[in-house]
Amino acid sequence: MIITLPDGKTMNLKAGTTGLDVATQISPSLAKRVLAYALDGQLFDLYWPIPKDGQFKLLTDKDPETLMMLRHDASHLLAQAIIALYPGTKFGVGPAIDEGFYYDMDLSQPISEEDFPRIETKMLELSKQAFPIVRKEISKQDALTLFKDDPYKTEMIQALTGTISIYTQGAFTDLCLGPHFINTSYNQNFKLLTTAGAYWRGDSKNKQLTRIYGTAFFNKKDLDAYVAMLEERKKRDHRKLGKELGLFMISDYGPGFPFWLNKGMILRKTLENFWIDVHRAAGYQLVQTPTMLSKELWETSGHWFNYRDNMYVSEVDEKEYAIKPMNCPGSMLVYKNEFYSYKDLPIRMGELGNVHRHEASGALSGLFRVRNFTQDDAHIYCTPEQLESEVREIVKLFDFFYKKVFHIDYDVYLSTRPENKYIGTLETWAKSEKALGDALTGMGKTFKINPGDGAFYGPKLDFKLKDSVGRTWQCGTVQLDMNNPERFDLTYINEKNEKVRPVMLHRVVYGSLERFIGILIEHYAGAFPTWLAPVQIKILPVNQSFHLDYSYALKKAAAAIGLRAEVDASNEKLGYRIRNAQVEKVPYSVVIGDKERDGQLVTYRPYGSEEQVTISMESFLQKVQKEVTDITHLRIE
RNA sequence: GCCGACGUAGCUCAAUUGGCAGAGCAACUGAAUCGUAAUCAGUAGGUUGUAGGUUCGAUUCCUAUCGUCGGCACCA
Repeated sequence: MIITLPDGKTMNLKAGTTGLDVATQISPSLAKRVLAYALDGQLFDLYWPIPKDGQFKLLTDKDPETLMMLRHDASHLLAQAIIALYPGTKFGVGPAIDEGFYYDMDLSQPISEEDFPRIETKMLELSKQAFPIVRKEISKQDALTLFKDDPYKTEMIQALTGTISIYTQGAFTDLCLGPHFINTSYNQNFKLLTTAGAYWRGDSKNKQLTRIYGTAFFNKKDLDAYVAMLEERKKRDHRKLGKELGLFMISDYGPGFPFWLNKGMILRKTLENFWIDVHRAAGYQLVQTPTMLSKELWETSGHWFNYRDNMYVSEVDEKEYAIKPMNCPGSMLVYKNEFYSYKDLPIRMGELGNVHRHEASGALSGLFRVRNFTQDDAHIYCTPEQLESEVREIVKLFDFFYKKVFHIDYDVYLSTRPENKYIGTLETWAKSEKALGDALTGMGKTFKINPGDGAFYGPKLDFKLKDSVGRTWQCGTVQLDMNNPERFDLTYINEKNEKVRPVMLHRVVYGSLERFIGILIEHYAGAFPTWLAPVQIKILPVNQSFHLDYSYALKKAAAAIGLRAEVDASNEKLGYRIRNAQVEKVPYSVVIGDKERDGQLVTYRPYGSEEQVTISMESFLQKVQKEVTDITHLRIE
């Protein structure tokens, strides 16, 4: 394949061609940054810093790097359009991100999303002019002169050493490492999405810049598919569905304090009861600790000093109390209520613990971020030798819930010791991190590392669930705690009759019931599997007088085996009631007419289907019951 | 908390330049008794989030406040 290099020379490139090959054929300065890029069978060239090993990779539009590069180009294109439309604007940073790109800027005049069409038109116009994107390396001094009017770029340059690369396209020049395509023409399928405020350098002490989010793809089809997915996410929004399906509400009298409505309560209690059954079977004891405890306890746990601003406090009889933001101090008081020998360990102590945290007003969001929620918490006290196997048991439990019950895939992250703020010795940290990692590897699981992201008191594993519309949610977490056993002086007696400290683990599966239900609503788009559906069977008598008795008999028979059925005998046509049952996303709509009444039959129609099946009442009820118990009777093997 | 947008009937949304606050669905009443996604007619429903201000007149303009949404920061 022949490519044209930026200096006008051509070069034949074959699969397997390396950067070194390129370097030997062209001028060394240029060779540092040449790469062939194949798109739809056509070859384009672009700049790319030579990797250390000298190996170049021939990229195609299927490679994620290429899409990121296109989006990075798109952010420059946005900046180029902005500088043309709003001269005097100063620029922060503008990277490509997972689903698109953004650019942070200090705009010379305020803009809103209403200005997007105008900006997009300008971007397209600039794109079509195919401005060459030219890389140049300049000295720090020259860079400071070049960007002297832009305080943000100046600040970034001051932190750099050595030569500095800049990219120019038309009237816009950016401080940038690259890489980029050779000209602006590749960006024809982009869309600006939203504006937002973002602190300069991500620090809330700094000024807030205007961030414009957008996305870009190689073709219109992909862009349209992405926009369609955004629509789908909006349709699945748990706040919208929660209202429509009558699951929960949030009142202005209590921002962040969800109210559970009858149907939401059925869903929630179903999840809780299942959780309790599975945990009891897995050797957990269950406790419930008080919502409010005295200030001294929170001083002992350290919350009073570290977390005070987020706690709800109260004074009673001149004594200060705090509402629990976490369950662990309560759990440890329960542990201390008894005297343990090594033979008693591990103690697995579960609690569906309702906690209150005063989250910042701007952080609240539906059920995803609330101020009052229930953690499906458990604390495990074990010997150091038991640590790894206990972690493995927990991961087994997570697998059971996520994969077997909810069919949701996940990624695991191991968060390691923070750089500066940590307690304990390096040796203990290394051992603990290894135990967590080994437990995963021992189960054939891969994980990514989040360096320095552990809590000050210990490393942790985070489980991020991937929902059906491509978003990820952190739910499960296993945290090793090297702090609290010390603070609360937890002990057990070991084989040598010595008083020693147990290892303590915190873990949650659902994370918070509230958030998990929010995730489930969106994951299932409100159409819950039968075992979770608040109403499982909607019974529709064709005639509201002749068929009522049999309809109620069916409801009674369903209730007798624990199924949730409702009769819709409202004075409406069947089609109307069928529609309502579908809108309510009830798993089974059952029509009862003469045929069914006379033959002790039911004609059912599963949710989302137009299929009609007529079977005996008995086999229908058995079928639905089996569907429910197939899940609710599941236990970890 | 910060930046920006928004707040009208139970729900979804209209209301021209500042000039009588409206529709669909839901609810209620009546008729129709109907076999798989909306039967017809009627009735009722509002201190336009709240509190001030400007104005002859405010859903509309201004200020404050509460809340919601998109982000940011936060999530020990």
